[in-house]
Amino acid sequence: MTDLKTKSEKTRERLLNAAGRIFAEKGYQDATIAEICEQAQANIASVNYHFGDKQTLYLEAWRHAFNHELGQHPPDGGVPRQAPVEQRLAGRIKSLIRRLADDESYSFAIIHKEMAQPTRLLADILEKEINPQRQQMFGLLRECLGQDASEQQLQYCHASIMGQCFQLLRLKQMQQARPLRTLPNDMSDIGAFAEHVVDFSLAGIRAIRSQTLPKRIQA
Amino acid sequence: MTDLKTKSEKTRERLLNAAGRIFAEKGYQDATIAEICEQAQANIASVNYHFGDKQTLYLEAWRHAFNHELGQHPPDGGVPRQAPVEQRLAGRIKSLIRRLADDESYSFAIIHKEMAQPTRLLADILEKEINPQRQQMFGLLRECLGQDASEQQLQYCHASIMGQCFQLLRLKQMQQARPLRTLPNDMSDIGAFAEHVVDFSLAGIRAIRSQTLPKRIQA
DNA sequence: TGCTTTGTTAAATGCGTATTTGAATTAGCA
DNA sequence: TGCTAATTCAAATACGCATTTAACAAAGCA
Repeated sequence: MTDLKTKSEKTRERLLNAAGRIFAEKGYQDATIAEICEQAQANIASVNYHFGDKQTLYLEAWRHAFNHELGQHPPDGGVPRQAPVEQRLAGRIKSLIRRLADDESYSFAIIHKEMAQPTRLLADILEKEINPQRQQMFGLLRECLGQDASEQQLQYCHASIMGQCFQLLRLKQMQQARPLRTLPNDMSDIGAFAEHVVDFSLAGIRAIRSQTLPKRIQA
Repeated sequence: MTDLKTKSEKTRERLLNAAGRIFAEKGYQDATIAEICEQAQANIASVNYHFGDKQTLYLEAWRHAFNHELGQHPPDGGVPRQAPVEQRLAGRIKSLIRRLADDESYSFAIIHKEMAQPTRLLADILEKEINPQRQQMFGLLRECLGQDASEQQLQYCHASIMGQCFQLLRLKQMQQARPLRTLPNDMSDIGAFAEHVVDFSLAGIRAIRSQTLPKRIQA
């Protein structure tokens, strides 16, 4: 250390940040090393020097973004553990949506791209990092749906919620791709949309729950 | 005509079909002309001869797929116009999901890719073709939500429904990308999932509706 | 039958981009 | 200060892939 290390860290870090932004914006294939280096104010060979190749940069950039964002957006949305389940689920949904809407949060935007066009490069790391959060969500859902809910109902409800959340990314992307046409999808008020998704989803969950409960109650 | 024409149509059509499949599977960028021609059993120069370039092939392939699928999946899901609104909305949702789940239906898979990574090539044609269906969906939603629903509530509900539908594509893609790991998202029973989305969404819509109605009723 | 148009083919060509190279520069340290 | 290792840089190199070319084949038509 330290000047040498910090200096080298600087370029490396600038590359990671630029890579996160560009990969999130364009996906793995469409992002070029040249553009990343340009934005990072680094020479084109620096990627090879610091990361070896584009694939590794992709991986490292995702990890870097993901870890960095963990501090910004606590997954529980700040709702205390003692709160009622639905409230905790609501907190989770809102936190997720805020993160998806955050232009500085690259990791989920990259996941979004990765889901649409899997490079398989992130498969392992992604599953390892995302699964815990997923399991927590499943836990909350299980509580909300009641003991009689089937595994399938659980997965379907999870899909319903995540689908709504990711829809935000789709609309964001479409909006910036299309200059000024019809279809004025207004997603500027993220808070309002988050509230909507919570209301919509909780109503959906209660409906599914009440479909399965009666069998037990009526017995 | 006729032998010459049919012969030429054959190659052209094989190219369109193969292109639809490959573009749906890999997206514009990742799909290669070589692979498309290989699957179409056509020479690599045939794309240039019949379509001029890759972009035009992309466009024509989408149009071809979209028109071809219109016959397979009637947008109203076969529900008569006289049926109650919620039933018609349910029919629409189910029809859309069946189409998204259909491995032979390429147009929506391509849209899905296009939404995640816009090439802007389809922007015009897509809007022209999709907007009518979108407007119909909006009409049904307006009826379901009641007169007092705001434009924003309408858009949000639409986003909720479409998000859930497209989630199916994401899960399908992830599944075929990941060999055999955890996260056993079972989307094999499409009918069951469609029913779920309908139940979930109608409950959500009713909840949103009852949020806005009381103001009028209580007055 | 010859002539023209339409389609097909294998082999270039050209371009964009990831990767490599080797020299030049800078930092750490004696 | 001089020496070594780490880092940066401009310029090659390599390679995949869209596009082009020009020869070839088949089909329609006289």
